[in-house]
Amino acid sequence: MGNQMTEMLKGTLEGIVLAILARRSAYGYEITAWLRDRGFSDIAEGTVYALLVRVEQRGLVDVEKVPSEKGPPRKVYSLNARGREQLAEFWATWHTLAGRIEQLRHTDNQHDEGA
Amino acid sequence: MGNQMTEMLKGTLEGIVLAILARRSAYGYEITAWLRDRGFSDIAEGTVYALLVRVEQRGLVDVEKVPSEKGPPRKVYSLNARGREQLAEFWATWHTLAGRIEQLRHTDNQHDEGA
DNA sequence: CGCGGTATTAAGCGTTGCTAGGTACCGGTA
DNA sequence: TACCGGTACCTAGCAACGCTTAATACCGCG
Repeated sequence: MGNQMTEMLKGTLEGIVLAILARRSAYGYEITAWLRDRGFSDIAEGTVYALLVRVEQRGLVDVEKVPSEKGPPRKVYSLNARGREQLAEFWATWHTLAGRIEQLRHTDNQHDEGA
Repeated sequence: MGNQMTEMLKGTLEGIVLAILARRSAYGYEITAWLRDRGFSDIAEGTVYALLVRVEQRGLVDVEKVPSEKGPPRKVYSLNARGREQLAEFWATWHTLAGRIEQLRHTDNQHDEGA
């Protein structure tokens, strides 16, 4: 992934993970794999784990330790009420930004009224 | 602006400014004012100037000092060839990310094939 | 003369994603 | 038994970005 995408993920990756958790609970390793499958090819594992720690500390998710048959126990995260609020805010912010940026793309040269 | 927007601007603000410069050359103070008019209400002035310094150092813009009748001389920035390339890359990255995120919004529960 | 608008710059901070490395559990194989 | 690879998680240190705050400088107006 170019560093352009890296920078753009700042501020959106959290929303992405929250959106994933909104559909079903999941653990870090699973989320990373899922992300890779979905085209976010080079998101580092460490990044996902660090993010999960952050959202847990902010109280956006609930955590449950579940034993695994194939390795160490999994930390299964599920979105709680606070997390759902945060996710809603994320979508609002995202659509605001996306709207403004698309405007920027389509507007041609009529931006003189602001200068 | 909430810090959600602040984080989301990381990686996109540069593209936004480049897109503005693609339409016409401008100086920092002007760009800031223009941004405010467009709804990016709370983008700090310092942020824009710092960003302009960065894109100048990376050779994406040409600079010309133009005397002002109302204050100190203006540094007028204009997008050059490298800058236009970078802008194209920005749009590509943006649309890739936006596409994936919109998918995330619309997909319902059929993400089992990846797990 | 001071104030406010114009215009730019710089230092220091917090947040974020990445790199790189380590820990731990388990089954299969030599 | 010993080792390796897949599963699963964590941490320290780094770089990039936007924000805060403050300073500098030019100008016209009261």
